[in-house]
Amino acid sequence: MAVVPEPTTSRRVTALDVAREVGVSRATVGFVLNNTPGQTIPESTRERVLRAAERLGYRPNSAARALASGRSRIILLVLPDWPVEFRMRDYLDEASLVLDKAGYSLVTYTRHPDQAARPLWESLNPDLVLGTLPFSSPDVASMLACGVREIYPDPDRPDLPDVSLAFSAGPELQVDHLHERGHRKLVYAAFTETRASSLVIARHQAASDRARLLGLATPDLESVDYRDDSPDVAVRRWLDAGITGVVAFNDDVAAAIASAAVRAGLRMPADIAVIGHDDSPIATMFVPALSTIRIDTAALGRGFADFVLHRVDRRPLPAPRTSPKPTLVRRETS
Amino acid sequence: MAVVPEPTTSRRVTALDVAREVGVSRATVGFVLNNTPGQTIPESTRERVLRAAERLGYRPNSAARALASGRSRIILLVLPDWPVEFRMRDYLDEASLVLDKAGYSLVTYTRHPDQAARPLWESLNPDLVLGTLPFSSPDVASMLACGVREIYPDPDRPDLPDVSLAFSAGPELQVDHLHERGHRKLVYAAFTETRASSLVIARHQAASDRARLLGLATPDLESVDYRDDSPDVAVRRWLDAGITGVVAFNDDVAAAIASAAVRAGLRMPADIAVIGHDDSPIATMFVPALSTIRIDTAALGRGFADFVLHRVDRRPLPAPRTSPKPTLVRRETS
DNA sequence: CTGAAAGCGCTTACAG
DNA sequence: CTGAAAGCGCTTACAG
Repeated sequence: MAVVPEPTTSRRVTALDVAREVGVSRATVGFVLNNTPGQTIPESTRERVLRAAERLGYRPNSAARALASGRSRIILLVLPDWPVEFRMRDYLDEASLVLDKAGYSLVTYTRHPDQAARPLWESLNPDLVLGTLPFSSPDVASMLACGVREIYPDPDRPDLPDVSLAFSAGPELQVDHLHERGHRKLVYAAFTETRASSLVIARHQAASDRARLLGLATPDLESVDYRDDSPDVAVRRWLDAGITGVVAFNDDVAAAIASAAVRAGLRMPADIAVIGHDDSPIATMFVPALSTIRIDTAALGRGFADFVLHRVDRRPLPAPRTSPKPTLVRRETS
Repeated sequence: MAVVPEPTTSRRVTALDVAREVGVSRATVGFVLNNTPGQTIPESTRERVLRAAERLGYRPNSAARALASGRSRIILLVLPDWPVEFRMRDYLDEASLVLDKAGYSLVTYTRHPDQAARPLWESLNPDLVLGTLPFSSPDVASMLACGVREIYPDPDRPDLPDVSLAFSAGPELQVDHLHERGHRKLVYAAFTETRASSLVIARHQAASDRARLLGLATPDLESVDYRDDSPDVAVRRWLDAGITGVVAFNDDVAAAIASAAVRAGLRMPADIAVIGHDDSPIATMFVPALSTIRIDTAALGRGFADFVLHRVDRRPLPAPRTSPKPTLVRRETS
């Protein structure tokens, strides 16, 4: 267990303290602690430095390190304004872990809705800023002025791979399942507030491609708002149009649709089938329980971290990884 | 709109650049940009500095500032591992805004479940770390070693006010409402994973105090897990014990209970009444729609920010603020 | 009213 | 193999 060093003098332990303790120079301490390549430190010295640092409870001052090296080793992920995926937590946990091993810290951040507060990249000096949507040009200018050297998505390099949760296997599985259950006319449903998000667009696209492959009509992207009667209106309209299968962007959307179906006295899946995405708590709590897709968020998080390390450390991207396979969780609405 | 300065040389603009542009010293630039008290800068100089900084797109290097001043102006809020309140977003948005005006940035952070990654306070050097639960002593030691000067909750100062979302008016309103509807035996329900959290304990306490005041028996704190049949078991047991009113920690818990009630063929509120807390989306989507409590999270967020500024800047705490009043949203389960 | 200068704690060529 | 030294871009007493 860590012992608080010298509780009387609250001065922080610096590399100089460690150097003096061991009897080497400040630079040598830095070399062993940072594993600086190209330096050949005798094993005994290395050992003594490591032990002294441990004993004194030395923690490098990250501000000093950032100032001297020009790199903060902070990765900033800007999250969208709307409620984020239920599974995002696992995803970020896993990504943090991989990045941490490489010496980077992942900070997530949701901007104030009316952008009133200064953006976090001004006070954090991150090496890389990632967003789920392209940044506005004032934002990009602000990042550049703050010394951010890597921005993603990069307006100048639209070719970069997408590393969000927008992988296509989930939507494909949703469509496959409804098709298999005999549904021929489908619709893709999202919430109004998120319908323009890249994630919704990407998933709808994947579902559409799959439908076409199966010889079905392209499912329209329709948006509803759970706070008004738009789900009820939509369900009625869909039934009139002969649509019997609803591919929902996530479980919350599925719940809003299923909710309207219950209120309309419809039976699921006999009258209408609904399938969500993410396997979040609401899917099991809802009555009837919602069919959904479970995805391997941890694997996706690792993929995200690999991408980040590629950008900041020029590490090679791991071989075209086989996307983790999502699994169908069939419950009562399909 | 910001103009990216000198796109050819990617060197960042520094205070020295601004000083040279205006023809003053580097120190003067700092004085006007920081509004340093005790310095009397002629209005004309001030104007010129401000304009030059704007024109050149100057952003102070936060690492250099932190190193020189010994303060990072970063506030780190450590969030619990379990899914956080739906309303937390508004709360944090508002708090960020207030803190930003005072020159501080709020960073939120959820630790990796198995604490495998280095904690974020090591790379951020925050001035203040706040948690929703007391920190372990290794954590506290680590923060101290990293130069964190303020920690909350503070093991040495247990007298400090609670600034979390644990204010008592919500639970009181829940109890009042069920009492008014004729329920005499109540239970307090939470999810198993969060039952030990300070927020659950505080809200249960508030509900208990209120029940006692009304002459009711103290509601037990019972925990359920939506992933198994524990809600079904609990509901049956409660009915056998003559309990007809369920005070749920939040709307998710309320949904899990209501879900079990529907499966058991019970009618709400005739057989059993359930009231949630937070007015989250699930409360309106669930069938039947859940009664709940709506709280003024923005006001709470401001209170949080005031508390933070009291700690880091020694600002006086605003007068004992009258807690914002929560409102009852009665729907179909009570 | 303003500037010269020391110092924050690191990293990183560069010399030995 | 190791150390002396410059420098990162600020803040902050201190002198004028």
